[in-house]
Amino acid sequence: MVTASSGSGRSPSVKDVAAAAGVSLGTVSNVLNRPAVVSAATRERVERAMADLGFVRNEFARQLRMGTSRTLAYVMLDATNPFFTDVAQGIELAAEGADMSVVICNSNNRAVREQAHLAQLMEQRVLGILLTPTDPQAPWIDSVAERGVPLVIVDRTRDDDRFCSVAVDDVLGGRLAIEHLVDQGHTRVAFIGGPKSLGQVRDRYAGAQRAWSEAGLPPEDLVELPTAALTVAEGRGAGERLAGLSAARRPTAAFCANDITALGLLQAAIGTGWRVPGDLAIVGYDDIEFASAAAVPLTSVRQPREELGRTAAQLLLAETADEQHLHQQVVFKPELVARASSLSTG
Amino acid sequence: MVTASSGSGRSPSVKDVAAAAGVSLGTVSNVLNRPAVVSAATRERVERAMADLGFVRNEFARQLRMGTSRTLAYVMLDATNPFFTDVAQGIELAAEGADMSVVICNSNNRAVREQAHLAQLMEQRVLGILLTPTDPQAPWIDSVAERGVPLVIVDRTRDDDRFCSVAVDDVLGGRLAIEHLVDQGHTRVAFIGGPKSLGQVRDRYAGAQRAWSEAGLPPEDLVELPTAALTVAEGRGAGERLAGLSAARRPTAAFCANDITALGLLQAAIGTGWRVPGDLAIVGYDDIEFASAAAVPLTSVRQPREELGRTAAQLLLAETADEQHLHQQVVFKPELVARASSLSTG
DNA sequence: TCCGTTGATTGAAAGGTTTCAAAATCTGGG
DNA sequence: CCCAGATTTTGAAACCTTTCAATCAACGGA
Repeated sequence: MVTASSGSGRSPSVKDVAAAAGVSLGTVSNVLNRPAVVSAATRERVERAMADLGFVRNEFARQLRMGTSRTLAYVMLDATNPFFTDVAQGIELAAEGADMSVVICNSNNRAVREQAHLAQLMEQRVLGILLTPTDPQAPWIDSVAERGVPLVIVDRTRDDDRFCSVAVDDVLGGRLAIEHLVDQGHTRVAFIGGPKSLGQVRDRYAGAQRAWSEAGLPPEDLVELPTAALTVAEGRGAGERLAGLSAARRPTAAFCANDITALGLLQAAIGTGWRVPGDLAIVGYDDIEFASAAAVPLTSVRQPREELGRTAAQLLLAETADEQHLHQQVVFKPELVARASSLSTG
Repeated sequence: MVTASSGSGRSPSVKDVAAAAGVSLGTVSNVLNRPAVVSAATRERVERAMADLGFVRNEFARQLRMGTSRTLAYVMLDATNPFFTDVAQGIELAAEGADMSVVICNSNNRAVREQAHLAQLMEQRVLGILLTPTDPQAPWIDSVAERGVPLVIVDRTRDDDRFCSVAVDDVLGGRLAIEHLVDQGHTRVAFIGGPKSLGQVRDRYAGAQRAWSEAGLPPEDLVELPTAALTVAEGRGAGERLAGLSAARRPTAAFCANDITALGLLQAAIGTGWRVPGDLAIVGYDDIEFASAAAVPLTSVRQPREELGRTAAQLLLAETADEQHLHQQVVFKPELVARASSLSTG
């Protein structure tokens, strides 16, 4: 009883099945695609033959003949970031509902990987592509569209309207965070995040500033602590910078552009012996799973991640279906999830 | 300047390119696959024609003709678990090195999804499959092998040796955790994890028990707190159960079967006002990124995640290459990463 | 018995690429 | 100027499936 690719080298084709069942090859195809049209007796015979031979339909030949695949692709920016895996989850659910399959690729934040994946996907004649780009303006994205492959931009936006896109209103998110902290009575707050080359960071800061000034508070009391990246280590570093300030100058609250950074800050704060939120209130952004699992559960701005993916997939499906299609820019509203890290216990 | 699938409906084929360049279709193919064999002048002409027409090679036709693809697949168990995304990362790196591409599928812990993905991948004639199965003994895994598609089991093992597999020695991992806690002077320790239907949990517990008895400690002082799953909430629940014990009976340390659970426990501990590690030392398992980012950096048993993926991919590639191939079971050794959560400050 | 119908099966074509033996073209030496 | 050999180019076959018009068989009604 050896593990063996039983028999010949080549895997059996419809022709082999037809021969084995004593029918024509067209009949086998009918069994596969329009079982109703073939008589019960022959159908049974053909199915038996398929099972015996271990027939597996050759997807390449099928697609070649049919001219179109039923596969969508999502090129994600960073597979290790829970945010994107949740988006992917939403995409998969929507695709499953429409009886499509999804292939997931990971550009890993590298433009060349993104390009390579896109090229490969075009060769694979995917029905459409969902993309979280390294750079939304990159020219190669346009060339996908020029080749007639529908593409939806996920979690980013572009200035023009050559594509559908779904994103979350980061300006509003920044506003929500600051409004919440102002509500809690804070009058000196740090904004921690960077680099400014990230549109997300820019927008969240812009929203924060706007809410701050609308609250009638002096601009210099919204202290910006720029970071080189949105990482745990940078968050920790920001915490140390805060600790270096005199008590009078030290903000009583911090809004981090990202939960990961906020977790770093929280770690530094607890390490320094500060009480959270007593000595320092913290608000993060993204509401990743670990935000609520932190030592002090983290207040955060939640983005509708799965819905983002679901909607993106639906837009893509709509675009593949409609010949005449108007590109839409969908913008979701984030919401603030208040938890212990920012709620004064009074 | 309208966004348009420029020109006709059908995308151009080699035949179109050949016509445009005034050469035969065989020559176009040569430009694509053996550029050295065609003269510089014609090559340049053909390439120009390709660019003008926006030619994209049809992967289906290509694979159909060639009979074999250059694609590996990884069917992962849970895309939202950082452990598996790191494994996937390792796989992608190895594949990239061998000039293969990888498609990632997600069974999301559901057997029917796993089956569906496997069936689809066989139809796609992937070169080989990497699988973290919902159940390593599932019969449909064997049927993949019977069809002659190489398959490597990732992060699980099987009793028989019909497949290559890569896994990490969980018994050793459990042993390392307990030896560390015993070294730190603990004589009453909790094991938190479950359900026992997970091989991982069983093995880690077994290793813990063995190390415990080898240290000459009485079995009843290794207290088992079973959980229904390895989640944050269950970890928190276990913490509450610990808090319910009298100080005399309460363990001074806990070994959690998983970092996620450990983070829940840590949260509960800090919430209760315990000092970590003073009142309760904690050791987790997996060393996920957030382990070191926790309020008290978490001691954890690290598995070589990327290497797991890399090795799995290499085994798969070896199996696809060798006609005669001996299946190997590779077992990696985990290592303990000691951090603040378990290091007595003496 | 013959015919029209319905239902089941067949056979050939098409889809885009690669391969490979054969044909065409070029090169340089005699 | 011709020929052998080297270099390029060509054309047809093959890969496997689906589609669809055409054929075949069976059956009931006249």
